[in-house]
Amino acid sequence: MPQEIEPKWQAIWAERGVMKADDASPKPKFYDLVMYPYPSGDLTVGHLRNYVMGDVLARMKRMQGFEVLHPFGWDAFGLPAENAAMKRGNLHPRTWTLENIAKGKRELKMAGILYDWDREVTSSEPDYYRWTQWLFLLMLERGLAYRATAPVNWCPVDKTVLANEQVINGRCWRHPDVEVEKRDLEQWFLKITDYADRLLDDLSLLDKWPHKVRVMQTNWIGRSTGAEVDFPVDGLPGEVVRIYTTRPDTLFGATFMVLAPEHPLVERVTTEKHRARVREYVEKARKETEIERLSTEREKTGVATGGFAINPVNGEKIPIWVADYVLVTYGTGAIMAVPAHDERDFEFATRHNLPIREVIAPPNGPQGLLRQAYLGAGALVNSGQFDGLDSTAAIERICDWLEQKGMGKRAVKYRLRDWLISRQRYWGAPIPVVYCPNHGIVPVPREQLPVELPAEYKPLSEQPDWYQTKCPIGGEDARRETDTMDTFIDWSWYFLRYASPRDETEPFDPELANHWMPVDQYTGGVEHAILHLLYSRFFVKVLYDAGLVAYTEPFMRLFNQGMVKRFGQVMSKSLGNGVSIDELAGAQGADAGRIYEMFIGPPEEDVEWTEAGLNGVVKFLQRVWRLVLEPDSIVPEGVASGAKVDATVLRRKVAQTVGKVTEHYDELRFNTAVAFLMELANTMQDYLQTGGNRDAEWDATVRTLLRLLNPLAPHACEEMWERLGEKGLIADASWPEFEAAAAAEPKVVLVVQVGGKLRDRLEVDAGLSEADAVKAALASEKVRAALNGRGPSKVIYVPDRLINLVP
RNA sequence: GUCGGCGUGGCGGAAUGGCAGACGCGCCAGCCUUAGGAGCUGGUGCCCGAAAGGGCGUGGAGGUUCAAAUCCUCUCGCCGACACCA
Repeated sequence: MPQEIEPKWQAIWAERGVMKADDASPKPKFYDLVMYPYPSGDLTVGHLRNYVMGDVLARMKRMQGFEVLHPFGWDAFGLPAENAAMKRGNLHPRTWTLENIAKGKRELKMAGILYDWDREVTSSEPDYYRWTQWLFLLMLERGLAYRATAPVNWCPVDKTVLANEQVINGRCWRHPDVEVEKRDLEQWFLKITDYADRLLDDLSLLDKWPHKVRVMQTNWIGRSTGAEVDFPVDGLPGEVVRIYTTRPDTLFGATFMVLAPEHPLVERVTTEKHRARVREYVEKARKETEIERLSTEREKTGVATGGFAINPVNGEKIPIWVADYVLVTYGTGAIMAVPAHDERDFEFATRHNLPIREVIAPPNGPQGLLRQAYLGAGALVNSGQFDGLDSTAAIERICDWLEQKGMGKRAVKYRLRDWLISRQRYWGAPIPVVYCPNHGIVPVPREQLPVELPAEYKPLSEQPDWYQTKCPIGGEDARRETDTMDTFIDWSWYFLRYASPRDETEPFDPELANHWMPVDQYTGGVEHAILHLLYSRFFVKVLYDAGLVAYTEPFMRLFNQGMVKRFGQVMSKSLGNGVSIDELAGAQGADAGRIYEMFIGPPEEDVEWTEAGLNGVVKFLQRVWRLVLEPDSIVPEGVASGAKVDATVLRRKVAQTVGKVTEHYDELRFNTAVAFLMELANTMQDYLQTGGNRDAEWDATVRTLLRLLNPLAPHACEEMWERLGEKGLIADASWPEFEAAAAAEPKVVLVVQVGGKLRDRLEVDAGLSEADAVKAALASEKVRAALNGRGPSKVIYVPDRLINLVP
């Protein structure tokens, strides 16, 4: 009857404040964080999976004597609220958001997940975004927030700009079928690139993060080393085309140059004869979408400018081209093309009949005519005084030489771009600055925060009553910034706010934040591998530099759970394949659902939700119920059968299970933890069925099983605990101690191999010496037969596991 | 294309150099039952065999090792990220 007992215990936990975190507790702290969700209002058992993981860990850690911080909140700004408001006419995004939050909260409670709700944060409420704005001002003060005009990504559906991280294959991250457009707009950026090296280097501190996420961040930052080299423009004294290359060793192989269509020098280097064609090409390139331009499938187009540059290493005159395969946003927006040793340049040269000169010889000597670009290392050829040098050494020598002559210098480049944070939306935190005709960009003074959103839902730029203001410095008429911030700014510090969620004087209390932080376990979807996780790392480093936090990385251990699918698709209400928490709680119960979510498969893998699987878990819970409360129903009337389990065997199994389950919960290997609990229940059943006594030791065993199972099935365990006559809550009970001595097996099965093939299994005393093991093995008929008279010439003995006799 | 991950019974999966298939689902046989979508017992990788027993087996091919699902090389398939970053 989960429908009766589950609400009962949920009420009791809430009333007793079971998961309240005490800032002043002397216990060691454990910060257990799950990514705060967008309150979309369609919570299914699929969304529940990572919250159950967090809850299991929180409940165990509490029982183990940790002061656990297990908070929850809402990423409440964002477009779905605006879309819902637009669709439903007079509905305000805030109303919609708060309704969904209430719904979500109810369902989480229904699933038995315990949070310290006193610390709940909602990013769209003024008492939160006031501090989001405060942190923006901090960035501004520290020179990390700036306005710039740049070609930015524009989503025509959401009618707002997007950060690079929010553009996926040239399409909007929220609309996989909508291509982003490029628009030249003046926008706010955060200088995350100033932190590129630290963001990269500190990844090495995150050894408890998934390898995959670290690789993705490394690639996203995309650090490369090389050189910037100036190529003087022929006939324009003083004018140079500066290029960036990672292969200074191939400088002598440059046979032409390429400028990006948007490169500022295009007009200058173009000759009259070529001007019309170049202009036409540049126009066309501008109009093309990112997807068209970035497609590697497409043949490389480009036009000659008629201008020439001088290769500084050999004085050679080489033509300057314009082509859209060179990006204005990376490096210097211009390249030297070395077709012999770069695939893209090779393709372009072949297509446009440009010369190809080999300057790096593969190990077996120069190839002469190249059929494809040679990208590897080798000896330099056709490279003047550098001939014969190995390419690796040549990079250094040529860089030295360039620096000496003042023609170039070593340089480091990143793929990472500054973070564009302006959004042309209503439902976000307003950027707290004022534009004054006399004082320019004026930050809103901190004591005037929050800059609250106007009550009416309408674009801010259409609300003069709101944006018309006075300059905070001179008092003259001024205009507020009407853009709001990317919601990933809200995301970048919410985990700090949980430390002092009602603080009215600062975003977070540094002392409390230093007490609880860093997060010990962070659980959430892999979709944030770059976005949120990179931005938050950046924020924390800035806060560290500002002396506000004492650590440089926010999340010590990260786990990405897999998604729950049904009928092969990710569960969702809109697809109609979702199982709601109400349905689950009303049928098999939240406890069964919780265990099933953990048992269904490896936590990091996507899994398929099936009724049959859920039923298996229901049976397990019922079996535990009977073992604990109705043991008579398990003892058969007739003869005892099954494996004989005596008190000693059971005692050992209990001790082993305590060790295994604790370890596997800690490592988030919940599927195997459940399997161990099932094994223990099976052994307990065998014990009863083969004549085991229900003595004091049995009573202790039952209580151990319940405590181990409690994090997974807390309602049922509380109920059984109470019915056993225990006074306090099992949630407050202590975690069973692992006793290694009790878990040790006195007898072990020793596998006997002959020449690596299994020939016999012997039950022997644990800790047998090698000599005795050999003796025992040779006493076996089967082993002697396999040896067939050939005495073992070699013995490999792995104590308590295996002996291998090699003939 | 580059990088990363994965590939094990009818199914979900377990085992990280040492007994392949824990645990669960499903299935088969039996018991119990007025009934069973309940409970209990036994069985269940494949092949040969009445059995005892034997052989084969972790996508495929090779290798290292006394010993490989696990490590290495190549290859096929699937998934994910990035995708003209010079």
